[in-house]
Amino acid sequence: MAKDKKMVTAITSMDEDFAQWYTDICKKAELVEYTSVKGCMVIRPYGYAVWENIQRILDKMFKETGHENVCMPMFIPESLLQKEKDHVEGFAPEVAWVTHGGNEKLEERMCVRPTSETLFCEHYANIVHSYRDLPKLYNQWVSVVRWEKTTRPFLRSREFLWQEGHTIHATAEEAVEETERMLNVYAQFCEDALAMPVVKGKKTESDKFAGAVSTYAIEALMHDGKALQAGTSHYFGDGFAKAFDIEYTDKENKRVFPHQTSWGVTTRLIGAVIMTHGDNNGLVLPPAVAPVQAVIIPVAQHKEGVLEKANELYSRLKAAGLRVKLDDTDNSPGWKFAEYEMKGVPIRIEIGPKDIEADQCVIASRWNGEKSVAALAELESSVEKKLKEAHDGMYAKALANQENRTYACRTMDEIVKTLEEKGDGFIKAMWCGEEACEDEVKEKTGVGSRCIPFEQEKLSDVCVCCGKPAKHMVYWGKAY
RNA sequence: CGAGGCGUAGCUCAGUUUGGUAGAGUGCUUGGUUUGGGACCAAGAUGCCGCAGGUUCGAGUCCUGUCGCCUCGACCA
Repeated sequence: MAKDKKMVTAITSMDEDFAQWYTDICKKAELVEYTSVKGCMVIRPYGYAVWENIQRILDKMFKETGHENVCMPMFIPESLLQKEKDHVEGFAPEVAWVTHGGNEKLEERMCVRPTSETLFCEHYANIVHSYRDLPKLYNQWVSVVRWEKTTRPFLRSREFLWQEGHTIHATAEEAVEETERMLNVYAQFCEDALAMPVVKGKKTESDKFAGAVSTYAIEALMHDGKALQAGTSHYFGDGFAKAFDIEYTDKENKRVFPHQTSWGVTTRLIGAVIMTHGDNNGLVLPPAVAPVQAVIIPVAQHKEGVLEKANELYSRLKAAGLRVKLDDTDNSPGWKFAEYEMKGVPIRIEIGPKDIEADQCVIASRWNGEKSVAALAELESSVEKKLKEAHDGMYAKALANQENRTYACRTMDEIVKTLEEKGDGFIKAMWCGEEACEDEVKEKTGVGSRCIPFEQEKLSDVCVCCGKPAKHMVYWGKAY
C-alpha cells in the first residue's frame, strides 16, 4: 500500500469538512466553474468528458433494449402542463416561466421543461392510434430546469443535463416490465461503469414521482454516510393516457388506454462518482468513464531517449484502444503525479532512464496508490489488467463501505442511538406502510425513507414506529 | 426559502474593530540549474477588495440591496 500521507494540500480533507472537500474537488479537478447565473454551472471539458462517457455507455444500453432517441421542445405551454393534476401540483412550484417573446407578452405563458411527460403525452396522442403503433420506446438527452432553492454542483442545480426515457405500451404488464427493466439497466450501469453499488427498490407513496402509480429508484450510499438517489424509473399506469386522451384501437376493435413509463438519470451521477470513490488526494474515476484512463509521465525527460520512449508507449496504448495522455510539459514529475491524482486518472505510467535501461515501466494505480513494475513487452496487457483491477477494487471498496454503514434497527431508540454512535448511513427497519409512521420516523430520528428494497429481510414482525404489524423492510437515511 | 458564517492577486489568506497610497505566501512570466512524490536561484508581471447603489473631503473598512460559497433546517434528481 501507498503511504497514507496526504500529498495534496490543495483540497480540504474529507474528514474535516466533507461538503468543502466535495466543492474543492469539483473546482480543483476542473470539473465545473461557477457563473453569474445563480444555481447554474459551467461543466468544463474534463467534467463534460465524464458525462460524454456516461452518455455513450448508457445510450448503447438503451439502444440495445430497443429504444430510440428523440428531441422534444424545451417549452411547455401552461395549459399542457395543467392537464395531469398530480403532475402539475408536483412541478408547478419549481418551474421557470417564459412570459414574453421579444417585447410582446405571450398570450399564454410557457414553462421551461422541468421534465417532459406532458410533451411526450401530447405527441403520443397524435401518433398512437392502433395496437400496431405500440410500443413506442423513446428517450431524449436534454437539459431541464427546476428552480431549486439550494444548489450544489452536479447534485442539485437549476439546470441539469439528463436523459429521460418515455415509453408507451399496450398493457400494464408490459409497462411494469419496462419500468423494472430500465431500473435494472441503471443498476447494472452503476455497477459496471461507475463501480458503484446501489440498492434497488420502490419509493413510498409520499416519495413517488408526481403523477406516477409507482416509482422505483436506485439509492447509493456516499462516503459520508448520506444517501443519494442515483436514478429513477416510474410506472404511470394509464393515468397520463386518460388525462391526455391517448387512446388506441386494440385487436378486438375496442378503444383502450395505453400504459406508460418514464425513467431518468442525470449529471448527478458525476456527483455520485465523486462522493463514492474520491479521497483526500482528489477525484478517483472508474476506468469506464475516465476521460483519461492512463497518463504517461516521463521522468528526467530532458535525457536522451526518454521522450521518444514515452511517445512510443503512448502510441502503443492508443493503438490498444485506451484513452491515454502523455504529459511532456516541463513541470516536475512530482507535480504531475499530484495533478493527475487530483483529476482521478486511474493509471499512471512512469517512464525514466532507469526503466528504459531495464526495459520496464512503473505502473501506479490511483484507487489504492499501489505501484508496480511492468515489462515494456507486456505494456498493453499490464495496463488493461490494472484497469480491470481498479474497477473491481473500487467496487469492492464502495460495497464494503455501504455494507459497513448499513445498520439493522428494531426500535426508534435504536435508530437514534445507532446514528449517534456510528454516524450517518443506511438504517434498515420495518414499517407498517402508514405515512404517519414514515413522517414520525423522519421527525424523531432525522432519517427519511429511501426505498423499500426489492431484497426484503424480516427484521421483526412490527413497525419500528407504531408497533402494528409490519409490511415492509425499508431503507432509511439522510439524503442529498 | 428560514437562521448563522464568509467573499481582498489564479489559489490560501492578512488588513475591516478605530475610514486616510493594496499586502504576504503560493502560483504565473523570463533566464539558468534541476527532474523516480507538488525542485532551487535570480529578475519581472499580476487587483474596479464579488457586483450595484448610498454615507463621506475620502470607503477594502460604515449602510442598503444583490450574486456566490459554507453550515443547520424545509423542499427536491
